[in-house]
Amino acid sequence: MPVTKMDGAQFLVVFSMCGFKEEPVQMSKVSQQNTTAETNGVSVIFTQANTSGLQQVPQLVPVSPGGGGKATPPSKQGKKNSALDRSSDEYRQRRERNNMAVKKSRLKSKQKAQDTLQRVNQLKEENERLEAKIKLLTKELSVLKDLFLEHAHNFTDNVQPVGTESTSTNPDGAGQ
Amino acid sequence: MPVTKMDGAQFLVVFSMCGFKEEPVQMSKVSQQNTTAETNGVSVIFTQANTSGLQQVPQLVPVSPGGGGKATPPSKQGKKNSALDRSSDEYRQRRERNNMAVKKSRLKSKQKAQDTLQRVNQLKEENERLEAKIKLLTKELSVLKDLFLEHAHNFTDNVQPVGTESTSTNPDGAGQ
DNA sequence: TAGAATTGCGCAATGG
DNA sequence: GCCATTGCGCAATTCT
Repeated sequence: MPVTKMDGAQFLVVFSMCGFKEEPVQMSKVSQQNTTAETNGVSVIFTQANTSGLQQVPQLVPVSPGGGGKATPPSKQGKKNSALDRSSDEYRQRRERNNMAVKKSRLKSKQKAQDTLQRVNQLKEENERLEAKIKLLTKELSVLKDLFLEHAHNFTDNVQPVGTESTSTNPDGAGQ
Repeated sequence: MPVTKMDGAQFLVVFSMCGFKEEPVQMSKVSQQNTTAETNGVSVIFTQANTSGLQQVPQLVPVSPGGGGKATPPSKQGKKNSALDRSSDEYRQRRERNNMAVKKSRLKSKQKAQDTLQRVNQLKEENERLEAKIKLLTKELSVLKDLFLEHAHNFTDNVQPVGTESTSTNPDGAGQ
């Protein structure tokens, strides 16, 4: 399935397959303006917020639900905070890397699930093969046993009554 | 795959495999708004923003970009819009229901994956059982055959005229 | 402590 | 219209 988008919307998708690390070459720039729409959205929001008269308040966002004490801690703009500042490059890069990792991880997960399904099929086939072999061996064994019974006297009496031919019936259920 | 798009949307997909230096074609425009994530991001932002104390005006979210015919079409607050109005009850209820469905679906999915893994184990055990049985049957057969060979003369020398029989030695190529 | 990998979660598009 | 799926990004956690 495809994806979808919206009317008139322009979409840009960047798949960076290889380098997970540095790759995002200059994503900074990209994201700067867009890339992930979120940034976009964010910027929009920010803009609006500012427009509302709010200054840089939106900087640190209290992401955590319950009441994360993390966000909006003291009030320093140290390196630490830059990581929480949604408008910072560091934040953006961090998100970008995580998004890649997430994609990678999910892909891996799907692959594994698929492999497992395949494994099931392999095992099923193997099972059928084994069952067939068992069937064959069982039959073979049965024939041999019958043969034995048929000529049992040859072994016990050392042969003679040749003409008798006892019952060839298979008295015992050699089969399992 | 990945992305998608919709009506009239313009889509740009850039695959940066490793050494490609694609240029962010006018990302500026691209990101107008959109894509899932973006929209997502936007909404999230709104929420969080609010949390931050910012009073946003989340009303109608500019989901579709400039030309979006769907969102923010004319300017009526008909039922149609209520669905897009992130602050509307209908929207909220819809989201709520979907979130439930998503959870349910994911749970189901996980359950299935787990069942598959279990299936693999069952099959493995079954396989071992079968292999063991084959081993046993094979051995049994081997013993019987040896026994036959050991007394082969009984069949060939001592016994014979018996109807037709003797020939039945070696029933078949024990092979599989 | 940093960064990658996972995981739970919500949103939106789409399938049925 | 509704529920089920699916891709996606965010953030919290866990793993390295």
